[in-house]
Amino acid sequence: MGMDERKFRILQAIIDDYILTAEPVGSRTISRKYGMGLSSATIRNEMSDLEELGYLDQPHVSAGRIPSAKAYRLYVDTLLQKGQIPSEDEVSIRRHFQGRARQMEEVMDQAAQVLSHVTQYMAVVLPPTGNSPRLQTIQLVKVSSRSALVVIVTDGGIVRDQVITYQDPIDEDTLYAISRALTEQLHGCSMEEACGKMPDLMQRLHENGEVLEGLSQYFTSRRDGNHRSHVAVGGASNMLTYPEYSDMEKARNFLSLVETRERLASIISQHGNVSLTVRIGPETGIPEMEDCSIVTATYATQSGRHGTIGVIGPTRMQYSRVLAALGAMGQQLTDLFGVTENEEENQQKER
Amino acid sequence: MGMDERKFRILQAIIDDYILTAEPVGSRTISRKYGMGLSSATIRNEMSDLEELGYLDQPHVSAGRIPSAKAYRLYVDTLLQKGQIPSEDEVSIRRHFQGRARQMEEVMDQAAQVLSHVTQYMAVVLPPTGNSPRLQTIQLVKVSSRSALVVIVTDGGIVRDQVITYQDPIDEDTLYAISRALTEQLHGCSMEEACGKMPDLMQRLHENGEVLEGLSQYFTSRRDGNHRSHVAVGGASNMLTYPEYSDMEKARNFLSLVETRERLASIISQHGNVSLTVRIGPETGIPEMEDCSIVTATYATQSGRHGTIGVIGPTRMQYSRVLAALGAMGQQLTDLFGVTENEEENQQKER
DNA sequence: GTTAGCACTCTCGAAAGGCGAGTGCTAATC
DNA sequence: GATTAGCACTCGCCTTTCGAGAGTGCTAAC
Repeated sequence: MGMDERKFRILQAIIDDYILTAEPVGSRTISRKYGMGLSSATIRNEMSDLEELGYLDQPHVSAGRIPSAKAYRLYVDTLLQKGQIPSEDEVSIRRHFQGRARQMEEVMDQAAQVLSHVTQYMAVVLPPTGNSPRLQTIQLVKVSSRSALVVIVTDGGIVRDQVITYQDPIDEDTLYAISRALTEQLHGCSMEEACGKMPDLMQRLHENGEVLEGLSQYFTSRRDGNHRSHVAVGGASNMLTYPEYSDMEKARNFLSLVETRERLASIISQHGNVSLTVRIGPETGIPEMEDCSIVTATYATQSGRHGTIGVIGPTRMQYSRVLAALGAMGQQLTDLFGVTENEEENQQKER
Repeated sequence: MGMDERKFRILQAIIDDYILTAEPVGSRTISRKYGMGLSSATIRNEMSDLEELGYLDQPHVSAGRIPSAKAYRLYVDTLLQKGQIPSEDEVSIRRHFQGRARQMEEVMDQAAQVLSHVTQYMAVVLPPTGNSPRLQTIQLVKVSSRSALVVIVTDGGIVRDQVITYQDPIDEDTLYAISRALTEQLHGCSMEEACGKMPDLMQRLHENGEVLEGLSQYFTSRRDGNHRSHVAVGGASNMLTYPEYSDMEKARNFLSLVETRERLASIISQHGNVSLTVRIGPETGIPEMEDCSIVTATYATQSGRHGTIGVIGPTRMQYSRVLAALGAMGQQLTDLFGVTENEEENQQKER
C-alpha cells in the first residue's frame, strides 16, 4: 500500500476542509463536497489507509479524521514545490507602504500590523541582524555640559543611541573633534574590534578619558550580537479567535511566551538562513506551540544583512495564503530598506 | 439608615474577601472569617442594608453579595486618605534598578515588566510628555554622502532620530556647520516655532536648501504632540488568569485593545494631571474594561515633563498593593531620570 | 475495485434531579 | 431595641441520564 494520486487528492481535500472548519472531517463530507465521483465508502477505505500511513489521526472512533503534522508537511512541501502563489493580498500589502518612508521601527511595526491583519494570525517582524555591523560614523551630540548622546551609524543603518555622562564639562567643538577622531580610527570596525582598540585610543586622547570610558562600556554592551533592538508583534489577540486556544491555560501560556520578546525573537529567527521556512506543530520544538505552525521569510538590506518576518498561526493555517503574504512582505521590506538605506553607488563614488 | 462604623467594617471585609476569591461573599463567611463577634444573621441584616445603600450587588437571590463600583470607590478613597502604604514590594522594585542606568526605552520596558510582575496585573509605562519640548541641540550625522541622520536633543531628553536624504553630496564639516547654525537659531524653540522659522532659515542657508527641506518635514511631523514614541506594556497575559476574563470573547476584545498602543496610551494618560488616580469599572468609560480598574501614577523628569505609569487589573484588584507599587515605581523613575538626565546645576552654571 | 447497507461506537447537548450555599423572615433571647 | 437561632425557600451548579447524530468498519453485492 503506497501513496497514490487519489489518496493524495483525498488527503488534500481533508486538509482543506479541516483548515476551514477546525472540525474532524468525515468520509461523507469529502464524498459530497469534494466529489471526485467516489462514494463515502470508498473514501472511508482510503482514509483508513491514510491513517495507517500516518497522515491522519482520529480523535475518537466515531469522529472524522484530522490531518497529522506529517500531512501538513506533505501539503506544504508540494505547495512550496509549485512555487509561490501570487495573491490579491500582495496588492493590499503594497498599498500600505506607498509614499512615506518612515523610520525603521515604524516600518517594522506597520509590517507586523499589516501582516497580521491580512493573514488573521499573529505576525512578528525582526530587525536585520547578521554579520556584525561595521561602524561607519560616531558622533557625540551635546545634551548638557556634562553629558552627551552617542550616535553610532553602522553600515546597516542606525544603532541605538545612548547618553553618557562625565564630570568635566566639554564644549561642542571638542565633542566634534573627538567624534572626528573616533570616526577616523574606528571606521569599518566591528563592535569587537572597537572594544579592542579602545585602550589604545584612550591613551592617545587621554584628556578625554572619561568620555572614552563611557563609550567603551557601550561597545562592550553591544558586542554580543544578541542585543536585539526591537521586536514588532501584531495580532497576538487574533490567536484567541481560534478554537485551538479556547483553553484558557493554553492561551495564557502562549501569550506569556509572546510577551518575552527575546524568547520570541530567538524562536522566529531559528531558520537556517533559508529564505522561506515552515515549521509545523511539533517541529517547532516549543511546548507552548505544539498546535501552532511558524512560517518565516527573510528580507534583506544592503550589506548582506537579513531581517526575519514570521507568521504564527494554528497548524491548520492557510499555508498558501500565509506563504504568499510573507513573500510579498519580504519583498516589500527589501525594496523599502533598499531604497531608504541603499547608498552603494554613493559609497563607491566616495572610494 | 446611614453608613455607620460597623457597616463600613463589614463592607471592607466583604471587599477584602471578594478581592481574594472572586466569589460572591455570604454572610456566614464574614461572620466566621472576619469575626467581630457577630452572628451571620446580624451580618445578613447589615448586608441587606448595604445593598439598599448601593454598595453591594447580588448576582442572584441565593448567592452571596458582590461589592459594587461604589463600594470600591469608597474603599479606595479611604485607602488614599490614610496615605500611602509602604510595602515590601518597594524593596523589590528598588533592587531591580540598581546599578546600570540604561536607555530610556529599556528602563520603561523594565519598569512595565517589574510592575506587572509585582502586582500580577497588567502594567503600562508611558514616556514623559507635556509642555511641548524645547529644542536644545540639533545635529546632523553623516550616514552616507547623500544622507544624514537628524538627531534632536530636547530639554526633556532625546527625541527620536530620522534619516533624511538629498541629491547633492555634503561632507561632514559642512554638516557640522549646518548643525551649529541650526542649533544656534533654534535653541529653545518648540517644534511649532521651529516650523515657523524654517522658511527664514532656508533663505539664509539657501545652498543647503535640500537638507532643510527634509528637516522642515520632520518638524512638521512632530509638531502635533500626539507622537508617542514608545508604549511599554508588561503582563498583558496576566489578565487571562482572572476569572473576569474567562470569557474568550471578552478576553480577546481586551487584548485587542491593548494591542493598539495609541488607544491604550490615550486611556492611560487620561488623568487630570493628578499624580495618583484610580478609575473603577464603569468610571473608565471603556466598554472593554467594564470589569477593570485603572490605577495611574506619574513620574517626573526635570523641566517639568511628566510620564505616566499605570496598572490595569480586575475591579477587585488589590488596591493597596497596587497603589504602593505604583508609588514606589513612580518615585524610582523620577529618581532615575532625575539622575540620568538632570543637569539643572550644570545648566545654571552655563547661563 | 467500488458501493450499498447495517450494526456499532462515541460525542454532544438537553433535560432532570439532587445538593448546597445563601437568603429573608419570625420569634425568642439578652 | 439589638442580636441571634431556627427554618422554609430559592436558585445556581453539578452530575447523571438519555436520545440524537455523525461517523466508522465490515460484509456482501455489483
